[in-house]
Amino acid sequence: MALVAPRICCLDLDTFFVSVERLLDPSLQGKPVIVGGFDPERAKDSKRPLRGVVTAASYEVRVYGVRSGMSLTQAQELAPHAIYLPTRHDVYTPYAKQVRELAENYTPLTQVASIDEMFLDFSGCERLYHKPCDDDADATIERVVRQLTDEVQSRIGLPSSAGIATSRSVAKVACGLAKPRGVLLVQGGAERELLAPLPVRKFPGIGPVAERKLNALGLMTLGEVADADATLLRKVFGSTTRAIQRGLLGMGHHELGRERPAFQEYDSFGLTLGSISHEHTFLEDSRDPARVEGLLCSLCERVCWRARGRGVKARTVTLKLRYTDFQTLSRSRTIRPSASEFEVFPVLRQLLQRARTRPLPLRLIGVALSNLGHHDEQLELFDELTQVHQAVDEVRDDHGFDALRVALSKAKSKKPRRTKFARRT
DNA sequence: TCTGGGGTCCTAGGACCC
DNA sequence: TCTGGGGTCCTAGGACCC
Repeated sequence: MALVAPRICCLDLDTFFVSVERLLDPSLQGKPVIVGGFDPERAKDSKRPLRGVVTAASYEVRVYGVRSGMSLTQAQELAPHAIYLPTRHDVYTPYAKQVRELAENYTPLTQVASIDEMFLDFSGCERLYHKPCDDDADATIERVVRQLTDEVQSRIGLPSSAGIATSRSVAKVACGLAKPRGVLLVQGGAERELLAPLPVRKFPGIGPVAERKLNALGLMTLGEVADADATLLRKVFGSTTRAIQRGLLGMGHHELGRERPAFQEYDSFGLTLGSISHEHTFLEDSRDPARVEGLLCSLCERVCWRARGRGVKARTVTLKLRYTDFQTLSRSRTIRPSASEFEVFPVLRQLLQRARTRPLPLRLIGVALSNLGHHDEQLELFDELTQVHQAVDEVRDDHGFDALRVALSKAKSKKPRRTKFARRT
């Protein structure tokens, strides 16, 4: 059987959030920097430990064992001297967009996987890029990908790494091995050898739960999983066993978009049409109904505002609760398509009543809109509710979400008689 | 060392319809 | 009236990713 050529490239920005912060403040260069999800202003007043986690850690701070996903409390114990910065998604997004646009000049077949990661398919591009200096077609692709990462650095100022392989999964693993600022090409047929010594967790799709189960079966490395009996593995992976094992042998699908079902639709801002959600963990667990309802209201307004900004309405509303003992539950309901807090909030209140069966304090509240669809604004131009939303959204689009708070907590009917607004000072 | 926030996808049972 | 099977929607929960 002829070997498949490695033409799938995974491009990942190294410590992306930290790199952007350094672009904006060069004095952070070479220093231990941690970007984490917390509000320094609120944290200052709290005597409790911080509740956020590390979103991005510079290589200077990884030396001390700090990793992304780790709690900030733990990070502070390991690296008290590090510089802690809050996560600023809106600041990073334009940089991610620049990288995407640059990468799209290289091949028309690209897929965005996350804010700092994308896949490129170079199938059929070998002759287009070939130069006499290249030993073979693989060398051509490797050289072109190096040129891409160099260009991301020189034009945008961001360090990146890339992995090239015959499938998405292996390209992603290779990219991880290439970091920082590296490019690694895995030749067709060499996949198994590359993966075999790695811990099981390194393969995309194997998370903490599968890792625990595999380790309990005595399987510690990807090589051991590749060799394991499929009947045994079915206890861990169920129906995806065959796909995982084939992937480990380098026999995964050799085109983009096949290893995972089709990607969600992306709008012009690179956002998916799938769902919109917001959740918040209290600085201190609370059972105060006024606080709980106040947060629920604010989360509801946020998701509805974002849905209107995208011109979509939701058919499914979901409430998520996490109790102080970490028990997490969700309650959802199908509604007439809506992006109005005046319609969504009463539903959320009912869901809250239904879900709040334990007297324990709450740790987290979340709100999600899903089953999203585009709606026809023309039909609603003169609708009273639409006009209210337009007025509110105009202020918020100019001055940010927090510029206005809508007094919603008394909203019980679908269309309130009177709407009160309070402008924040 | 108690565990964020924004997502996607998958599974599974029950309701309902044909 | 009884029985069965397939398809689809709704709801809840969970794994995984960055």
